[in-house]
Amino acid sequence: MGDAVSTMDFAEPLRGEKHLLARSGTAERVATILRRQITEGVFPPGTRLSEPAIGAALGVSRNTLREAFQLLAHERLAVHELNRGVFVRELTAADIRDLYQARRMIEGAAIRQAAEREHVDTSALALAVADGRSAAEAEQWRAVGTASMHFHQAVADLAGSERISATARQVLAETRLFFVLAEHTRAFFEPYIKRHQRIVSHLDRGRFDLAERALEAYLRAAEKQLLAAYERRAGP
Amino acid sequence: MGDAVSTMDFAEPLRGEKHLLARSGTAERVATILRRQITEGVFPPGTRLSEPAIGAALGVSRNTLREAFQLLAHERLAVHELNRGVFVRELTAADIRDLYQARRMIEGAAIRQAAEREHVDTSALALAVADGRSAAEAEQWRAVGTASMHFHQAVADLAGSERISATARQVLAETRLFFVLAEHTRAFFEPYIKRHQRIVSHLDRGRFDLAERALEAYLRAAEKQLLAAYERRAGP
DNA sequence: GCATATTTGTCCGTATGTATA
DNA sequence: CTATACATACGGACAAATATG
Repeated sequence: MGDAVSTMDFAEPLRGEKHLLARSGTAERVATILRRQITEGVFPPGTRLSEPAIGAALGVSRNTLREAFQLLAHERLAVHELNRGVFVRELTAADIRDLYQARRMIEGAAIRQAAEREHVDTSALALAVADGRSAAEAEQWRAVGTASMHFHQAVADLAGSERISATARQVLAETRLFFVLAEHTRAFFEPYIKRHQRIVSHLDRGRFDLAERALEAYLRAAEKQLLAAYERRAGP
Repeated sequence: MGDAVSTMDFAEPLRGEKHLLARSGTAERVATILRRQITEGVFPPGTRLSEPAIGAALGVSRNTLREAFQLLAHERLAVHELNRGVFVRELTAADIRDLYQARRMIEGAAIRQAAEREHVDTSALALAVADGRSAAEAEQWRAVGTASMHFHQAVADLAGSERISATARQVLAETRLFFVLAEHTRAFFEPYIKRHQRIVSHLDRGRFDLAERALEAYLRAAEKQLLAAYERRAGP
């Protein structure tokens, strides 16, 4: 299991850190690497993230590594068990339901909040949709998933609240844990892109009620599909 | 600045104690102490939490201390500036507005969620109200504030979502930063207790619409009052 | 069930880079 | 500009907890 670690690649451009959480450079960089390994399924759920092994593979000290682990634990991508170590989060069906309920509440509330303003900027939404579409053309399914995350982040951002955006970021990061379950096929992703477009179009026409309803239906469908995939994998 | 640290009191020994239920490590215990110092105003906003000073005062190493700082930073009670250190969060009027908007969205959504269930358990709410009332009798204003936090946490818990509860916990912890601004008088707290009661009574009667409206009005009033106190303190 | 090896939790010393008086 | 203080990061150490044979 150590060889998975050794294939890590350090030259990773860190994504745009907009939020004020200026973290210590190395720990954050290590966390970014591990985050990716986790969401790509290199470290499957339940895997222990060993301090000696990963520390050696990445060439960082245990102190720094532990800081990185703490970041992942806060994002709920990992769980910390005292005197036992840090493990990649294991997901349950209840987690899926809870996650999607939280998303319906947050994103729904964001749209309702947006409805109370006169002008709403949907450019971030449109950008995410465009990204998703071109990624689908290129059959880059992982990029499609990322674009979808950006779409939902943009929805939450409509609330205009830094804290709601931060919460959404947290919940969406957790959603990435389920990407391993997703079938990476056109048939799987195509419907979602269409639903994205429809929501944006509702918003552009000022029909926030329709947008909210479409979003809720969308999230319920996604939850159902993910639960099915989960049952299929985990077995009865 | 340093003398504030020296006044810390060690109600519980940090080391050498083997609690069976001590699920948390030293870092968490340190964070608990600092959290209290911050919310009680011992460390005013903007204060730098110096690693050497606090580490020496509490008798923990910098490694452990840094982990504790990270916890506080994640709770937004402190901010971490790269290569500069950790500071007690400084609040702006915009922060107050953002915080209360987030609370309106989250707690409002929680009530709406509760409305979709047939039976809603309001015992936690009632308990918090009772606690607040008896604390007010005893003129323990800080305890009144704590009871109020419990009340709002219980409201968020109505959503029945672990993640929404966690988000609320985070936001409410941040709200404690404003406790320093509150006038610790009966006139200040009494109206809130009455509002709490009214919300519970709406919920018990199944009038979720009224409860949600009352909650929103409550939060807007609190925001307004806090903004006024902030302006008074910070000056123009 | 026990002895051993591994791993975590915590502390210390130190070198380097960064910010500030 | 220099000096100082501090944060960042590393490596080593040891006890306690856990896992292994």
